[in-house]
Amino acid sequence: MDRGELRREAYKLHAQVCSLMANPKRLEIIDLLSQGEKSVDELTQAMNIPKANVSQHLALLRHYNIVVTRKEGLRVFYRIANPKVIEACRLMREVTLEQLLAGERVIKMARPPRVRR
Amino acid sequence: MDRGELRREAYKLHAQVCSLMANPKRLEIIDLLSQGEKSVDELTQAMNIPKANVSQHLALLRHYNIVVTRKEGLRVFYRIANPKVIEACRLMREVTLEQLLAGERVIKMARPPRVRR
DNA sequence: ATATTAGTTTCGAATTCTCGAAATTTTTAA
DNA sequence: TTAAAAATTTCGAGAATTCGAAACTAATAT
Repeated sequence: MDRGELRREAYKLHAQVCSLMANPKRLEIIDLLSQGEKSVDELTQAMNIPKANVSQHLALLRHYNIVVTRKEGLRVFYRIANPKVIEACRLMREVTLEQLLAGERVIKMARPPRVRR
Repeated sequence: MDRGELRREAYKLHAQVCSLMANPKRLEIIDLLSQGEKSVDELTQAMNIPKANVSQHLALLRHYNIVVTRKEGLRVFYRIANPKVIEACRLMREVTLEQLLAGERVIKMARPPRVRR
């Protein structure tokens, strides 16, 4: 494997990890867990989607060690394993908000109506 | 539109912006541009892929204001518009490297679980 | 043992993403 | 005007992702 190959493989893995953030529900899970550990049920209730779907997303996050679990009786509690992910999500949220402002959609909505008198 | 709807829309947009990082070639572009502005040709040569493909990725990044352009004769120079993206990429690369170092299941980690095919 | 609760896994249809190929635009030079 | 170089756009086939539905496992209680 030459140097270019290795570099390409590294970017591929990097992209795979980044793709964990590229989904609204996983972002919501990361957000919820950044406030502290939660069971699958708690996440499911907060998100209002099928538990199986929550579990699917958690399996993905678990596989990349973004989250870790703690079992207590019937319940499984999840928490964020690496706070850098939270920070990266926060940065990207800021970028997103700035993107909205650049599109000036928000400004238009935020401007109060002009009242004639 | 109730509160939950708005929140969901916000996560959707957030995910769209994050998905810009979820591709090896775009990560490479971001990396190259983080070292300073470059023309499409320079990027193409550095990446060793078809120029049309580079241009397609750049169009996406442009659309979300992640990069901006400067035209000079025949050439178009691109640069990163928001340094927060660079920082987010750097954090995620660290997360990726920590993954590699953490487990000796490196080979398995290179392939995600079969959630679907 | 049976039931119940919490969570996971599998399957597959629908959707979305990627990238090669070809056509097109834009600018400069001959 | 024609040509060439740089970059972009469009189209579509193949690949990857998402998520509902259903089946499944694991722990606990009756």
